[in-house]
Amino acid sequence: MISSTVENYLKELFLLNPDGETQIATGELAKALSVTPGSATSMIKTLAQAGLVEHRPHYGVKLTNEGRTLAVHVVRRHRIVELFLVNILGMDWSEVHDEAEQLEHVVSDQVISKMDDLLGHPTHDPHGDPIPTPEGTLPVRSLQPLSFCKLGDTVSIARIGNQNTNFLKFAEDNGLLLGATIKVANKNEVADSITIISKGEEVVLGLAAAGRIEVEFA
Amino acid sequence: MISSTVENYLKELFLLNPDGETQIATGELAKALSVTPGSATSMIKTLAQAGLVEHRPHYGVKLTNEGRTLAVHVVRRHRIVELFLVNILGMDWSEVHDEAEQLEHVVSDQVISKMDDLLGHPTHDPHGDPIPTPEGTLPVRSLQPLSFCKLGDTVSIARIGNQNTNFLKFAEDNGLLLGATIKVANKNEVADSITIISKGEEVVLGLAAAGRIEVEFA
DNA sequence: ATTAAACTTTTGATTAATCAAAAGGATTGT
DNA sequence: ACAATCCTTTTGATTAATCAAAAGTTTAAT
Repeated sequence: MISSTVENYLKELFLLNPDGETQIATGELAKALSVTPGSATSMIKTLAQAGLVEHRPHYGVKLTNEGRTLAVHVVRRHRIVELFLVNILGMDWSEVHDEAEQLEHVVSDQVISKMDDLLGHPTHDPHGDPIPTPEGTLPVRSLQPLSFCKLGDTVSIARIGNQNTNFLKFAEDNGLLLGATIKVANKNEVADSITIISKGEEVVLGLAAAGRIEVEFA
Repeated sequence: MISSTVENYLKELFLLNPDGETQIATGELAKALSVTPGSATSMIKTLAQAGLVEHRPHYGVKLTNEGRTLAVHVVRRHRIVELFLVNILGMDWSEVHDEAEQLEHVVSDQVISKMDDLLGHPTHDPHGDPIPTPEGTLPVRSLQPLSFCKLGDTVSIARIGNQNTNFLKFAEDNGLLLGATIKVANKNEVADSITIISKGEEVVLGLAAAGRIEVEFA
């Protein structure tokens, strides 16, 4: 049996590097998982032994095809569960991440498939992240961070790349929801801020925060 | 954090002795959990340390009030999840037990509460087992095993006390569903069998199997 | 080219859960 | 009363995952 811990390492490697091209540093992985670098090293060795990652000591780690397949399935389970919690159980999108974090390791493929049916085979989760198919392929969109937009751009919100509860509450309170159309009213590189019009109201964001909101031209 | 393992020990102690009156033998608990007696002893010591059980060495073990409260909540989660899997996701009652066995340890109270709402605050799960309230009380019914019924008794099925998939499939195939009305057509203590009429058809059961089906007089 | 800084790996310990097998109580029959 | 039997408990080992801190590498700067 594959443990939750192993699933979390694989999933994190995938999220840090969805294209599977670059080597991920041990320290970066350790930080993402909130473990010490030494713990990450020893788990990486275990995963390499099992053929799930390729490890070049002192340089980094990368999923193998087998590891990537497992990781993508964990991500699929996570995102279907999130959407399910929001759309069927009526939970708030700001509170479903941690719940899904637990459930992703125990729900069976059968349950995921039933949830998928009930949800109508969605392609994206409540945060705008793509849901891998059962075969492991991911829909691709070309998005850009809101922070890259120029004054006057009118765009629609396609993804919120920050799972933090408070951030999501803030986004919700200010109408920054998936599909919402917004317009860039001001941008100040020096002050590190961007102002947008959302539902007729002005909202000011730091560029770091705006970088976690991804948009597409409407 | 309370581990799944601890939850399973507590739950099993509750299921073996719902009234909380008798001492459970280490060996009985070990068998129910499929662990060696030595493992059970050492966990029992841990639980006693934590104040969740009372342990009289060489005599047995019993839940404390605190342990019982935790156990009842695990049982509530298990049964709500089972009903949810059957009624909302459309799974077969014969396949939901193992799934619920996993989910009971990770679903939050909030999710359970949402499922409970969606299900309309049910009092019994798909096997006829009572669902504890959030406060930890259990509805009580007075049922008797089908094996105790006499020739000519007409009763309705209220509980199937056997979670085995094949047994449940058999029950389903023969119309032995919750609420079904059946009549005892024959009973033979020597041959250890009982014959009932279900949906006009005769069904023969061994008395051991009939003992796991509980009924109430209609 | 050498050294400092930054990172990674190794080492040694710890915790939870388990097992197999040895040792220790309790029960029952004669 | 005393084995024989049947449990239960103890002991010693193992596995997965982790941490803290020591040791080793790589990189980058002077």
